[in-house]
Amino acid sequence: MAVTLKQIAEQAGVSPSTVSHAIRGINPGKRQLSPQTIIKIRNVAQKLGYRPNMLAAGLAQNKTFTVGVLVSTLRGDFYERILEGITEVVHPQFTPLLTVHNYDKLRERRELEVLIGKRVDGIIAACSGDVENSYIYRELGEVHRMPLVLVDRGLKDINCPVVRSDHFKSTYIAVKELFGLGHRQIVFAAAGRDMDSTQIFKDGFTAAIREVGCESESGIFAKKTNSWTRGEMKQFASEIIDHVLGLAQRPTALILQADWLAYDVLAECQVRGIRVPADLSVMGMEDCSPSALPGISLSTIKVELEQVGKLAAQMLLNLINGEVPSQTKVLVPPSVIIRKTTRMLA
Amino acid sequence: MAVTLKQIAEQAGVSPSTVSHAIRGINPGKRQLSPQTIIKIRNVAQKLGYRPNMLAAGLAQNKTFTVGVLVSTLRGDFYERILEGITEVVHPQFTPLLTVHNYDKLRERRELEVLIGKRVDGIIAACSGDVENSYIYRELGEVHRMPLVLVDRGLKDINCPVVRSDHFKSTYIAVKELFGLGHRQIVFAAAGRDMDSTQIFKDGFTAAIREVGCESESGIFAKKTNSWTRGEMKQFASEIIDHVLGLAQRPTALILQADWLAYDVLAECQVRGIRVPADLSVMGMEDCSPSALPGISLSTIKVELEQVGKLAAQMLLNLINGEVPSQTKVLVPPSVIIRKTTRMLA
DNA sequence: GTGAAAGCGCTAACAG
DNA sequence: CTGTTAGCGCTTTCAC
Repeated sequence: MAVTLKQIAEQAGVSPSTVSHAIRGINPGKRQLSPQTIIKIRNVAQKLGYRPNMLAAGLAQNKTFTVGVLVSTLRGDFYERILEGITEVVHPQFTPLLTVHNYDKLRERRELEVLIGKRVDGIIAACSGDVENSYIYRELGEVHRMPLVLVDRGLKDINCPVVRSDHFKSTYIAVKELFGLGHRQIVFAAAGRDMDSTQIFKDGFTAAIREVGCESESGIFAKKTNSWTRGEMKQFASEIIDHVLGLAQRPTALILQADWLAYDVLAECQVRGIRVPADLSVMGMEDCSPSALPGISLSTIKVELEQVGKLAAQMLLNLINGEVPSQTKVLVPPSVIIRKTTRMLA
Repeated sequence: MAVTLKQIAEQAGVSPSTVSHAIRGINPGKRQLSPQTIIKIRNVAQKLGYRPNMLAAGLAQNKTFTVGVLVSTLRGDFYERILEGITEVVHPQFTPLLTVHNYDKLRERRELEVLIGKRVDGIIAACSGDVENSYIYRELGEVHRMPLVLVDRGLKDINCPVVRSDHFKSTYIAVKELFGLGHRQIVFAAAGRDMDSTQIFKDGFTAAIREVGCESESGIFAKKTNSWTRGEMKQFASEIIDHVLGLAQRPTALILQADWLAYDVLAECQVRGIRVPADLSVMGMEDCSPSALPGISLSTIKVELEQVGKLAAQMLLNLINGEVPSQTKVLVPPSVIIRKTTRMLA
């Protein structure tokens, strides 16, 4: 079918191993080739349109020049941004084999098995968070000795590098920023499918609120769901506003756990005649692409997703090269972005 | 290192070939195994945590259970949506090897070579559009006999299936819709890095305008660039409004080649005191995620990107199975979505 | 029903 | 400087 080393060897009148070395350059086999044979071999290869079969090479070297990437979903720009960071860092040495689990634990398992079967050189995974699948991640390291780094979410009992955004700091700096602007009554509306993350967000909020001494006039409004459809989001936005309006001490600032939720809250405010930021300052989280749009201009906490991807990829490459990671838990710091939905209090 | 067929064979006291058959089930090697040996072998495999090495299997069968996907970029939700369609269709039979060219023709070449080297079973590519690279796509089919389907953009002289959104129809139905709403003076603002696509958009616009007989009062305002930064976009939005305002016959409707451009146009309208849709109806193209946001509510032409991905993937699977495609050029039809930036003229 | 042997395309000692 | 020989881990005739 495709042209092989052997065919080139015959055409050029040399042995396969010579061809192998000539094609790959000097270093790999640390062999001295006469310039003429190199030229000759390369010419033949060129003429025949030879492309080395990396599968065969990999089989012989026990390498695949491929890294497995498992993400939760391709919807929205969250994993897309992480993915972008990853591809840029592993390129061109490795190419990513992309899998998606859609929060389905059976699929998560299966995809991981596929990656093992394909003998990827390492895996970067955003696990579904289902503890039932922990064992397979453990197996990855312990029985298959496959380099693994987790992104976005860690896994109890799994001792492997984790790169995630610093959620604690997100709410923490949001509160500090708002406090700096003069706000004293601040509400954090927590919502997410991932209870661990949500808890961290809450902790950051609480810690900051304590530090600035606003415990009595601030609070958390939470709801848990594991499917956020547009309708549910809108519904929750409405409930948040109800809550805010119902409070004895009317809050002056509202922090939402996600930009997309903030968009609905903004819409709800408009419907109810609440002026933003005059009556209420609103702050989102993540800095999704619409937030910068002139019509939205949402103040938010920017989560450095590309950076998460890049750092994770860099750690994986190090692991693949046999280096021991200096730190195993990496938190990438968020930053605050002030646009037009927050204001300084007089 | 990893556990192999041979080890299982030894542990189970049978030959490697028997293990191979037992693991894969009955069909593949059409061999009759006694139920007991099957059980015995599977148990051993289970106990040892055996995962077949698909590389080795692939080398023996000349298959990789992998498809190459080459996209232009991961930024924005355009390719992401196509990618989503692809992954869902090829799953779980194949897993996608993801590459990105970033409109760099050298990188495009290199990534394609990598995919060839990894002997993917087929390729779905959004080519950069650079004609200099045509030859490599040709080589793909002619010398490597690799199934190929192009998405989003075709390539002259390359005779392979192409799946793309029907750009002609996009502007065509936009005009028809607007005409139906009573608009007679319609402007289409064309802008894009890909001149071929832009031309098709223009053609669709012109054809529809002719049909409804509004040639004299309608027109096209075009600008070409190949890098659309936020600043340039904003600048162009401003120029578009200048143009619209400068026309003797003031247009009542404006069609933009991209939603993102429309967002800036909307913002510019606000700045200039042009009320949308009272003074001007605005229609975008693609239906990006922010368009549905309450604060934006952009009327637009929805491009079915997931569908493009799905159809492309389906065609590729057919090609891989040796089927001859019934049709080689597939155009997926867009649809109009009316939100709040367009109105019916009195 | 099961085993032996050849081979997929390459790399990596080991000789010369 | 170059050729020969073993594999890598699997599938697949062909024999028994």
